[in-house]
Amino acid sequence: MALTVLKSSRGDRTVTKPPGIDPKRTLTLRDVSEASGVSEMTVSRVLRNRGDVSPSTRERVLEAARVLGYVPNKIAGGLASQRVNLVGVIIPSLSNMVFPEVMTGISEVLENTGLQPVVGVTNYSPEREETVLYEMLSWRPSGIIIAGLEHTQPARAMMAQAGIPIVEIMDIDGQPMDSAVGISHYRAGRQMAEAIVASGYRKIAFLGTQMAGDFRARKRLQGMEEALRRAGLDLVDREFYSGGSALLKGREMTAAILARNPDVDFLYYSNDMIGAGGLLYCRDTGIDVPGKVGLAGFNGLELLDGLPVRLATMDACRMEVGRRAAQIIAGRNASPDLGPEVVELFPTLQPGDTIRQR
Amino acid sequence: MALTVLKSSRGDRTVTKPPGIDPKRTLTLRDVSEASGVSEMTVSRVLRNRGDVSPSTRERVLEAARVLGYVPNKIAGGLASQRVNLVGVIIPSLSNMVFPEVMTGISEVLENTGLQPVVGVTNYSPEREETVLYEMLSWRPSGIIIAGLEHTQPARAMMAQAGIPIVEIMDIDGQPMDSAVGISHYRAGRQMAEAIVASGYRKIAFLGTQMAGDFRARKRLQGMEEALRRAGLDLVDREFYSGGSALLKGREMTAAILARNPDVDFLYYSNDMIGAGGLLYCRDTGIDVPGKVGLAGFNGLELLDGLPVRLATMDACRMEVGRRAAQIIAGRNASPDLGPEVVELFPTLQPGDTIRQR
DNA sequence: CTGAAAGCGCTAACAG
DNA sequence: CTGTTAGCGCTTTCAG
Repeated sequence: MALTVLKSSRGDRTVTKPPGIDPKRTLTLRDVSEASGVSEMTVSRVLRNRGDVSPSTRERVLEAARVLGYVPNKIAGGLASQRVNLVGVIIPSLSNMVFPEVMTGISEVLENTGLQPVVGVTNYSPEREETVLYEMLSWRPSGIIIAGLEHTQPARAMMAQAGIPIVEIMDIDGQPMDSAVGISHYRAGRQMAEAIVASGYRKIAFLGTQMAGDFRARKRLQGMEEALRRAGLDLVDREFYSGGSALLKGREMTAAILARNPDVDFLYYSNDMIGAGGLLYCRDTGIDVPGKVGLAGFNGLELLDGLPVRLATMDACRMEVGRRAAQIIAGRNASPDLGPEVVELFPTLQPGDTIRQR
Repeated sequence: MALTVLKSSRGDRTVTKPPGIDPKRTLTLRDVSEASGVSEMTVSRVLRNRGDVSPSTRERVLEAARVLGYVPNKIAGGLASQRVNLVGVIIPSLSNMVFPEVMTGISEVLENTGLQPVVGVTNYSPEREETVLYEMLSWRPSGIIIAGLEHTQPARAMMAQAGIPIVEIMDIDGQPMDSAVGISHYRAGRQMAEAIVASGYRKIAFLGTQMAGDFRARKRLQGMEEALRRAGLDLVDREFYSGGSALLKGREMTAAILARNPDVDFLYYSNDMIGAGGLLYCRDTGIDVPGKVGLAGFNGLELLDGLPVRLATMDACRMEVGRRAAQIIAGRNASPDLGPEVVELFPTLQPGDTIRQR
């Protein structure tokens, strides 16, 4: 890229954009300095609100920057100050509904801290996660918020080396690297199973995602199986899917399960969306909910409020997870001597119309 | 919600690391250079696959980098090379379903170009958009993809100054700054209205979002009104909402409209989600769809496939919009002499079960 | 094929 | 309150 160096003609300091500046070149602090007749350092101070600057110089600088349309170069700033106000957020998906809500919580908290979230998406692939993490870390962010506790060995090594706060979110069934905020999905599955059994259901089937990388859904399933076992029960059937419209898949899987097992009396879905599909299927085919079958999902999606019958579900505390994670990063960023913090959140079981609360 | 904070007692995470290096400092090219006995410059070449390097040195460097766990510093790299492989993507919301799909299209194309998307969310606020844009530009990205054609004056100025390709997406009813990819929402509204009228409906009501910043929904409404006017018709009623569960709001608004106007025969929703809510309401209250009322939404969401009756809708070409926009940025990035490009996409009207296709 | 020198644009750390 | 001096960690450029 060809750059033109502008020799400063110390005589004229007009506020209007000096002619002769290569229009391809992007403005620098120096341009603002020359236009305002204030040293680069002071310009820098004004633009960052750092240190005391007299109101008059301040005004001049601001005016010059505004007129020129100067936008600071954070690449240079970051290199010089050795600090970058970025927080890497690494999540499996954006289409899952859950993660945008987590993002909302994160943004909300970060907004007033000078920190800025940057999202990376892994599509539930550990290798992709590794790549995304590497890319993120190469920007030297102030912290990382990453979904889940399961990561490849190189990913762990990178995070350990990075020397920044790491917050693993959504899950606490496992050993966090540093800090963590989440719920126990294992326990969530158990708790739902217990409530289902306590409500008198006995023939329970599971419907969920196929995704190998969705450890949390798997933990919920394990928790449920464990609880059923203790109650002397077993899952009657299970059905998995991947890809496609979740609502539609919910219908299809429900049809399949019900066709195979006409006597099933409860369907546990690994997420609310397929649960909603199942509910719609039941309504359409005249299967009484909850008279004939009870239904439960997971996540406590707002969407459920619009459904004709309320599924049982469990709130995964999504926004709160985001908030707490962001608070940890922001706190550690402000006081580097703070230690790791593990926060367990407790989801509330929403019985909907199918579960009898004890 | 009761939360417990567990202070982790293991503040002593041991990290094996080469002795003598300050553990707080992050690794530099120089560390790799020393560990491998190769000059920094050559190390840099190896790590970037630039220029010819003998296989043997190459091996040594790679090995050293791997063992140390070196992660390049893109801040420094970007400053030195005056190029940053980032593409800023500025969208109104992540919870809208539409934008994650656009992102998918963008990521897909960018994946093989060495460029990386960075998302910023404006919440449909022009001021917020301005801020987000400023932040983005301060990272000196290789391009900007931004939703909509309406921006504040300062935002326009910043983009004009930036000297990078700008692609405005989703909408082409207006004057693009540089490049643009999208559909005509005005025409989409008109087209839907024409189809509705052609199907014999006469008493049409509109249900949509309140959001002042949602220019595209407004354009669709205007297009619809225009088409109705030409057919000698007028909207019978309209209802707006903001916030809350879209599905639920769809139900409520539908109830309100139907209560006020028992003879309405068609409901046009500004998006599929509230349309789905309306559909569920009709089903629950025994209102025959499409016998009594016809329904149409907008977006062509996958979700609709799972509904008991198919609304009419219109595909906004979301993924394609993302792909094309990314292609333009990638192309301009590779060949800087390429000019602006405006791509109009044509949404297909999906008649669903309520519209008679001509 | 490899290396040395000279910055990229900004800010930390000191003087005044 | 304001200015000067050194870099930050990398890549460009130009010599070997």
